[in-house]
Amino acid sequence: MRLSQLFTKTSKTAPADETSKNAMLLIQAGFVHKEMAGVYAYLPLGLKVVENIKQIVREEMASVDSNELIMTSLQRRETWEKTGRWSPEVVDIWFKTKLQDDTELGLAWSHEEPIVEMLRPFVHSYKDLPLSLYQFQTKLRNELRAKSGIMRGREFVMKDMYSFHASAEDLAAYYDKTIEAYKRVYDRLGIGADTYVTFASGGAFTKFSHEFQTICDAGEDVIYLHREKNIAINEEVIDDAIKELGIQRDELEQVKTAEVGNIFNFGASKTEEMGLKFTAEDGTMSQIHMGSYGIGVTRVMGVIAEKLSDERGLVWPEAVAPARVYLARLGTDTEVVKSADELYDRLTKSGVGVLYDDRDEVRPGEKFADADLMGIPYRIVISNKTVTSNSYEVKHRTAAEAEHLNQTQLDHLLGVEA
RNA sequence: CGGGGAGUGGCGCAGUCUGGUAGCGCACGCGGUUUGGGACCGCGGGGUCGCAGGUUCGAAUCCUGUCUCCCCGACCA
Repeated sequence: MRLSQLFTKTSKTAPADETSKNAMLLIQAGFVHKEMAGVYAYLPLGLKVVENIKQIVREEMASVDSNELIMTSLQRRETWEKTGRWSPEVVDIWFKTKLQDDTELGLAWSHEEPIVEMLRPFVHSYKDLPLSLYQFQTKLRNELRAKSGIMRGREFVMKDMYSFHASAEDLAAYYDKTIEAYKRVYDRLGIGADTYVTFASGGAFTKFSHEFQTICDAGEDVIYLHREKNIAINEEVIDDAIKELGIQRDELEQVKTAEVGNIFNFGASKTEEMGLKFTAEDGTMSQIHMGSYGIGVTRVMGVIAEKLSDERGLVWPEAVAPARVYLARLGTDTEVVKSADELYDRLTKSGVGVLYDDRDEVRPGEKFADADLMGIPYRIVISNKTVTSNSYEVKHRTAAEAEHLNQTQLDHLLGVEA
């Protein structure tokens, strides 16, 4: 991507009406645009980050044999009435609307009920189970108060996965497998070391559900942590959990966290309410066991922005950065332009994402400042100096000094095949 | 929904108390000098002060209502 073609601009100043770090940086760097409180548009650079996160999640969901689909944002009232969750007393974050003939509709805040309904024509036999499906969907929730930038919006992207099983044992095994897949997701996103599988309030079937909580000052949750035993407990279930686990409260450290994922064992309660059953091997009608697994994609993006940024701006891990390389061309001398254009083409063809700062009118200092603000992992400078010395000036976003590499060394650094 | 703060060119702000029809920096356009950590000089375009009423000869400024944004709280399947 050439910066001369990018319509967004960075700003010298952070927006005055934002106080959360993720919103300030993402807006200042031109990654997102706030449409209204809790509602953000994802601009080209921001969308790259979202897509990179989604790709990692996709790969890990594939590792637990889940298939991707996409359900609808408009939902039927009747579907939700089956479990009583159409009622505003039960679910207070509904956005609702009407067709022109006055038929009431709901705007998707979750797809738990609709997916059970959707499976009715497909799941009849034990041979159809187990089954796991997931999607990336924009969830719409009429929150009383949006806050913390993109970390708590009224409109946000969520990966939601649902699994269906012939037995509680099979669901339990899959649930455990999913926990491992989720851990790999957060590791790959660069926040694994600070992310804990946390006991949280359960449901109809199990004593606890599990949340994935990442240590983050901008988070809304408080958990109690035992680092050596790797135990984490949401404060909302602290008393029960201590009893259950046989540990003392004073062994635990209290930390502020953001919930980046949640997995939930419904048992057979949801499918029973919805009337979805299957015929077992012995010919009897049996209950389907269901699990629900979420990852807040855009919230994770906010958490990464919060945790990994510094005084100069964003600092993306390579796996999610909008590009791996920020190629800064200094000046417009023919040889410099030629060298920079060639490197851009070569890296791009090798599959290295490059943000090419080919702007003629922008001075060096501004290019460096933008590279830092945007948080691109590697900055490569092409100038008269580098053309003369036949080298590339390379600096990692987190490094203090640049180093000069020849082409072989650069290719090695970026993993480019010669 | 309760409490607090704030709405003035694209962005950041001053002006409001002590009414006299709008100013600064950045950004933008043109010309010139510059060119390795957000350059400099000159010229120029762009807002009627969130919105609606009211008071007044006259309102960004005073009064009333209303909308929006941020923060704290409540809420969070």
